[in-house]
Amino acid sequence: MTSMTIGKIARLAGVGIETIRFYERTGLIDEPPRRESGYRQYPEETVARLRFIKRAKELGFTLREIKELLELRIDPNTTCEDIRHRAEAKISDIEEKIRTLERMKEALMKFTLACNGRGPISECPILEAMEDENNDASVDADGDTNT
Amino acid sequence: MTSMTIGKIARLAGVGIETIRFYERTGLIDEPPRRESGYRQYPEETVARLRFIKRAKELGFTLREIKELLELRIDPNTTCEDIRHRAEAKISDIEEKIRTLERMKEALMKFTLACNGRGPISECPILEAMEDENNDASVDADGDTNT
DNA sequence: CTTGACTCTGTAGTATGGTACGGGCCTTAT
DNA sequence: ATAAGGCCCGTACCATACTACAGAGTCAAG
Repeated sequence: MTSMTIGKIARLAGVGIETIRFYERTGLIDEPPRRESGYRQYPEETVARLRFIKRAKELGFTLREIKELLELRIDPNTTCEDIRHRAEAKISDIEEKIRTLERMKEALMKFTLACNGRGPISECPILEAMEDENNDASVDADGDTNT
Repeated sequence: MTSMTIGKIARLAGVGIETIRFYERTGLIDEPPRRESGYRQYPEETVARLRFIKRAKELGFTLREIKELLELRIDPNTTCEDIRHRAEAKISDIEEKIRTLERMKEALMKFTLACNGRGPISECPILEAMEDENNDASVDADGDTNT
């Protein structure tokens, strides 16, 4: 069986060495066996696991959620449906973020259209809109966007 | 002229006391004069400024960007156009984020549709898609979404 | 056998936007 | 006058996902 150093799996998976050690600390990947010298010796599967993490991150899952997915995956009682639920919940998360961003964009566009780009800032409708306490720039539906 | 304690302007502006001190530390609001006792004494305008910050945040500006807006606002050379450029740039930011989220959503939906919700996880198309190095879950156009 | 690349540990720092806490004065109302 | 609440400062902490660095040991090629 092949086993690789941390640098090698980092290269193969396309992540940094420090990232792998970080994932180990946070329990996303198992502690690998060590050589006598203390060097980590990774089995090939670790590369797949790192790639899984990377892909899940690209799909919008947080490391915490990815950890849960990985735990679900080894639990024999997990069904395909459980996984689908996670995916659907994440789709809802994403949709909510999109809606919030759309509301921000609409508000900004409204202000921007009102601004002809000329004149002093004392009359800038964009600044006025932000200063004015009585306009509906209230966009944060539930206070979670990106921050 | 009226002047208020930190607790009062916090209530009026709808932010926390600690937040105001944090904004002071980071230069978003000026250091106010103090009483003999050391108590901060805020002029009324500070409430408007805090509300401006709040609203700009809701529109998707970061504190750094808000600081820039506030600096632009006091610069006599700033034109309405400068402000409009900021707003337009922010609209572009937001659009980019939306696009990235849409791509994530599409990918997740594709996987989810392929999953009938039955069967063991060993055959779950969602997990398979994430494990497989050769599918196009590559969603991160430029690596900045929400993280 | 040497040298350069690699790996080890532990700690600290990055960015973002705050929040919390402790110990000690200050203010204000009763 | 006294008690409750407000405010002071400095520091540390929250989540998120890493990244950097120092100082020391290890490995492999030439």
